[in-house]
Amino acid sequence: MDDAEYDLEFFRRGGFRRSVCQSCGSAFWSLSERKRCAEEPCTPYSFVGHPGFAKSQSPAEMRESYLTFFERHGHKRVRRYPVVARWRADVFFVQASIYDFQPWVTSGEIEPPANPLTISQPCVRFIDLEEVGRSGRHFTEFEMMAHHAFNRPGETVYFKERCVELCHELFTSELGADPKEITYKEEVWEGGGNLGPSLSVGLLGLEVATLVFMEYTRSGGELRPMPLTVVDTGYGLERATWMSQGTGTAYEAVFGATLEELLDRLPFASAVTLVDHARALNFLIADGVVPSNTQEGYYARLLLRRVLRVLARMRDPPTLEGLLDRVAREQARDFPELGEHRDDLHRVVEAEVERFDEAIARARVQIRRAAERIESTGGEVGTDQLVEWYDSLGVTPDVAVEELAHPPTIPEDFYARVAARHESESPPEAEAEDAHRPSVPASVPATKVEYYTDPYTTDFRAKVLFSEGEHVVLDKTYFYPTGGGQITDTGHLGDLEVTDVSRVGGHVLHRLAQSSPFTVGEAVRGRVDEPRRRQLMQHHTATHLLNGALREVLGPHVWQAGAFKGPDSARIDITHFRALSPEELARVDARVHEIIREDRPVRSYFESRGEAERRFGFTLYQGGAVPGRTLRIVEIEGFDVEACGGTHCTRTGEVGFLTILSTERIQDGIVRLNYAAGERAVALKQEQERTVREASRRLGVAPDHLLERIDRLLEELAAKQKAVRSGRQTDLAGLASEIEGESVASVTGGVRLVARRVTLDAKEMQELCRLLTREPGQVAILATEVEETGRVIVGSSAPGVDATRVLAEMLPAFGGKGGGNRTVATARGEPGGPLERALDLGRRAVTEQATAAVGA
RNA sequence: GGGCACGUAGAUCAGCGGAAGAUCGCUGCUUUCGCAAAGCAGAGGUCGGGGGUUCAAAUCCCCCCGUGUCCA
Repeated sequence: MDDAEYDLEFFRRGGFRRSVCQSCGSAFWSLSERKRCAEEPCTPYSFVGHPGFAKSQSPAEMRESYLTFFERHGHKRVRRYPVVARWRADVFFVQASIYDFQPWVTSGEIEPPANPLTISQPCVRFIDLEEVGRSGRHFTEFEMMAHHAFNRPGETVYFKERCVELCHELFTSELGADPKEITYKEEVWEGGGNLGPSLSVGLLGLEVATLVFMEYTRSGGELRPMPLTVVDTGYGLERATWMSQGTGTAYEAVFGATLEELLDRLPFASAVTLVDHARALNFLIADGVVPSNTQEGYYARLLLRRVLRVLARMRDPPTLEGLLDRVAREQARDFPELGEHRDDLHRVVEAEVERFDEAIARARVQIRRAAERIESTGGEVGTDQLVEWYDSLGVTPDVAVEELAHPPTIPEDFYARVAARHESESPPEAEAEDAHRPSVPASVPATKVEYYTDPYTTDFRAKVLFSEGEHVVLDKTYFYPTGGGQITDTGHLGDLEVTDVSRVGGHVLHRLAQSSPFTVGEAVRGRVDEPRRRQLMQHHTATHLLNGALREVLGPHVWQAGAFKGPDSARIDITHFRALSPEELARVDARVHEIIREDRPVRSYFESRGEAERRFGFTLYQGGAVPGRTLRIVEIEGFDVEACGGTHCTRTGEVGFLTILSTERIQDGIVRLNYAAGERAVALKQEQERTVREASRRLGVAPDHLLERIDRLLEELAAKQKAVRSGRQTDLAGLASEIEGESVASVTGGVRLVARRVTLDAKEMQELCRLLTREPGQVAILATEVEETGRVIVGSSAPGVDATRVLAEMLPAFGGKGGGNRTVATARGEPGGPLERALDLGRRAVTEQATAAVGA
């Protein structure tokens, strides 16, 4: 990055000088003559015991100081976003305040909620999990205070100069830091394909802020200016509070009473871990994360289990729920939403604790058995084995060694070894973009979307604005493009079939079944497939009905984790910690139909994002956060409100009827419901009823006796099968005694031999062989032919006769391949192989062996 | 989304190429006024599903389904 990028008027006018840190080699700006930048490790912490700010402040006071400072300087305060970044596919959690505005705002696609704005955004980071409690400054959940400005070309709000000026004024005149102790270290920030210069703000050893100026896009090796430049700042609330108090670590400054209560029963790092993880868990669960074994749920599980492990080693431990509640009471002063729905959170946590206990109990048994196996064969349990157990059973090494008689020492780098096991894994593949769509020139005006203003009109006239290949853009359309889990409308433009509709930027692209004959400016008639659309609307409104009812019945931890609305059926995935019981399903079903019968109005309207969030909260974003300064709100009066771009019925009565077809746990923590609504539901119901009636007719019973009848038939069937099996057993036993009575030849040494052909299948032949050699001193050679292929079995209970050796003598005669052990051997031959000759050879072999045995 | 482990009797698991087992539970009998307990006898298995290799597969290989766990 060019030095000029950092050469600010503000620095020059203010008398700052540029130096190079003798320790880290970075250039930095400061008002004093100094050799090193004011950041650790170049400068050690010097504010501990000597606070760097004028006034000691609590986190709440510090947050308020910060936000009001920026409000006074023209910024609008914005409410926090959820810590779960549901509007982005690339990350699970909000790890910085700018995440709230990526990618929609930073790409210029939508307006920011305010410009410039200030926010204190709770963030969650797992990369430094091991540092929590140790470093004195790392947190799993922390607040990033920030002021952001988004500059469109020709509409600059502010950029570097004003940003640094505000920052400097905040630290000096507002918070009272000594201007001479502040250094602005030059750095380069890069992320998500964008980059720009940044300044790291150091004070008395601590990095107190980072000022990032997103300016360029990297494409290939070249840097190009971004269409929208962004001021992205980050001020750690916890660090600022720490700086103001000068405590030994940031934890004491932030955690307060809860931490102190734990300290007399736990080492410092463990106590910090408990409070830290509890704070993060309260945010995660309140924002709709249900612990699970995949995705964001896994991180909630990870934290929860870490807490449980600490609690397990604690004298007189509080319950997990108790700990979470204690911490939540403090958090709720700043975030009242964390104080709500505690009962629901308890149920979520309780289910998870049960799972953990089960997993560990199961694992302990397995470890004990495995250890016994290893040690009984003279081996020893090594550290690799401990890693293996942690990886596959989830048992930490300290717990694993409790099950071992001769435990190995647990290596210091245990978790590094675990990580090493996962290193060779391939990174996830990037999804292929749909390359078939043409790019519509920006000069084409945006399509006016009419399906929102009137979801019932399906026949309309419009003007062609763009036509290329199979794709057509109109000046307005009633065709709904795929989105929000609702699939595309189909229909006709003129006489041509519309097979797919998609939205690209402001344009709605209609894809035709063939090349578009339309010319720009031409008027066309559009007809949306009306029954299909009506069905999609019924399914979409039904989805909201179900979601609302599920949240009522199961609790507010339920979030929509995905949804699909097709013309024939629909499905919704929800976060929930166990499979739904039939009773729960019945209650959900009953509640949905209650709302349908009440025929409540379903209102769809646009509202500003801020206003909508204020009125309804972040549960609006059930389908993931949606772009736009205004949100489209779908409100089922007094029941359910969601930000949703779909087409909906205008009264719940239009949904008519809903039937839940099936439920399944698609993964730990996520339950899927498949259902149908409206006309389709009626059709399915009729089909089911027909099936029941037909089943009744075929079985000749009334429908209400159907189940009894089926049970009886199954019982009878099982009895019959059993009778057949035991009948065959008796037959074989009979055959065996028959054979023994007729064709036993005594050979030398008291060995009794049976050698003959039979007509049995392989299994039966084996069984007969077993019966014929039950008594000691017997040899049986049986041969059969299946589709002209000979099968031979030799059984021997005579000590001197080896079944495999007998068989080996016989093999050449019928081209057989086979083998076995001393007591039983089997073989299959070539098609047409002479079995009689083989039997002769078998008899001779038995005689020879028996004779030899007597001789010996 | 990926790695690893695990699916055998109602439950917990053993067996890991040559005739499906143990313990608990269940049923019956013996004993007891009765219960518990003990002893004896017995029922209960498509060895998760589907392909393949082999003379022979619960066992080896592949695919799928389910469960657990670690990691992103």
